[in-house]
This record gives sequence, structure tokens and C-alpha cells, in this order.
Amino acid sequence: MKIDGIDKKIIRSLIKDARTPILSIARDVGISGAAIHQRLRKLEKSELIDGYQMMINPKTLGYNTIAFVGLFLENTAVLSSIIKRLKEVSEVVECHYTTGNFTIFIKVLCKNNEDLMRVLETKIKEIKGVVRFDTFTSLNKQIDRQVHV
Amino acid sequence: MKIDGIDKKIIRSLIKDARTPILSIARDVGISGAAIHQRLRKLEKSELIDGYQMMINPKTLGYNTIAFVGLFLENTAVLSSIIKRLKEVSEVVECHYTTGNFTIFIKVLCKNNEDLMRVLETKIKEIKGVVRFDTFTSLNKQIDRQVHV
DNA sequence: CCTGAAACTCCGTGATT
DNA sequence: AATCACGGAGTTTCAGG
Repeated sequence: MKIDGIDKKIIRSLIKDARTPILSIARDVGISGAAIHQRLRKLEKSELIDGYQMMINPKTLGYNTIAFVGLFLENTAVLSSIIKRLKEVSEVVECHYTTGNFTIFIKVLCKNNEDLMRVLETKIKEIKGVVRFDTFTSLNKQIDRQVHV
Repeated sequence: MKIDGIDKKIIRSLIKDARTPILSIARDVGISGAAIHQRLRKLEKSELIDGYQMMINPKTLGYNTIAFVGLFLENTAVLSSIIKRLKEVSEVVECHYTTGNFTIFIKVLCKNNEDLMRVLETKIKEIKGVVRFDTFTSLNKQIDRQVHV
């Protein structure tokens, strides 16, 4: 997949604000709206673009605690069924299968530390196959961005 | 901040696709476009909405490796200058100040394992104040979503 | 908090270079 | 791969219930 400077400008505009009108990008870039439209269609077809999302600020909903939790599993644990159970825990917003000390690594979003404890104790620890876990609580998110284009 | 069922429908539509026309949401919900527009303005003012982003699929650009890296710092390390240096490393897409074993926890996006090694050895290890780090490489992202609304 | 209507802007496509 | 032109659609604002 090769993208040129104009594509980069389109992408950067839309990463910053996905609702930027095509025509306004066109004016910025200096070519017609139809041309931008064509390029965008091509980018979407190439699967470089994985959709457009409204971003929610979790703090406004009272979610103030981010934690990363590494799970240690029993040797006999069935991975797919653990993933399935984790999907049912709405506080789990990311889940990775990893190398290193852990087997599964998750990112959890909770209201506060007590809520985090509750989620870990009543929802994560209860999952069959999970032996123990290590928790890293984020006090402050300093960087949050996408792949550099 | 209190949001009702209609707000939730608007938010869910736009999380799924930030470019969904207001009028199409209006038809779904069964009220006028102007009403949806008004609610959206209010949600934006409330800071519940943190913008709209085009989502890039890193794999299409050759970025196939996600790693979480916990950094151990010298006691004398100056946090703000380390953050500043990390911002200059484009592969670092998230950075948290954490409790637990580490001081700083980052998420890194690289082309492959060799690239990850290069970034860690030549860009992270070189930062003054960073003593050592633990790396967890994601083999597979199973869940990736936003706070539940 | 909603509606309908008006004015404005944008989108998507087809024909053309 | 860009342009223009055009009809259909979406956005935004406002007066009014």
C-alpha cells in the first residue's frame, strides 16, 4: 500500500477530526472535492482505514481508573473460553495474548480503585483457569495517539 | 452528566461510525434531525465527546507488532523530560505513569520483532534515567473497544 | 425538549480531459 | 488521476409549541 503526500494530508485531517467535510479538506489541499472523494474511497478499499469512531471521554462517565493487568493461567486453561468470559466483562477494553511473564494482558477501565478491586476480585479472579494476576494502575495518561502516518 | 436512552443511541451510532449522518440517526431514533443536532451539541459541550477519529489499521502500513513495555527509572530521573523524549519516539503510542513495579508503562507499535528491538535498544534505552525495562509482546489483540455506554 | 422550514453546504456520480 | 457540473442529501439555525 503506497500513499502519497495528498493521502497523508487527508488521513491526518480525518484522524484529527473524522467529521471534517471532504470539501474542506479539498480546499486545504488545493484539489477538487471529487478527487479527495476518489482517494478516500481507494483508501477505504485498501483497508488502511478501519472505520471512524466518536471518541468518548471516560472521565465524564466517572471512569477515572485505567489499569493494565497481566493474567497468569493454568497450563490446562482453555484460552478461547477465557477470552469469551473476558468479553463479557464490560470494564475490559483491551485484551492481548502475549509472550513474556503473562499469558494474557488486559486493559481495564473502572470508576475508581475500589471499583477496580471489585472487578478484579469478582469478575476476573472468578474466571476458571486464571491463577493470579499483576496489576499496574495508571495514574496519568501522558500519550495517546495512533500509528504515525 | 446524565444521558438518556436517545443520547445512548446517538453515541452508539457514532462510536460505530463517526460519519453516520445526523439525519440517518434521526430516522432510526424517530425524532427530527434538528433534535439530534441539539443533543449532539450538548454532548460535545459536556466534554463527554472527545472528538471523532478516523481509525488507521496499522497492519496495512506494515506495523504488525504491539508491545507493552514497563520502564524502570533511576530515582533521580526527571519524569517530565523522559515523557518529552518518549513523545519524540513515534512508535510510542501510549504512555502511562503507573504504580506497581514500574514507573512508566508504554505501548509501542513496530513493524516486526526486529524493529521493536531496534526501537527499544536505540530509542528507549538511550533515554537518560531509564535503567531497564520489561517487554510483553502481543501476539494477538482479541478485544479492543471503548468504555461501555 | 421537540418540530418544521429555510438557507446553506456537502456528497456522490457521471461525463470529460 | 484530476476537473466540472448537478441533483439528491445533510447540516445548521431559528421561530414557535
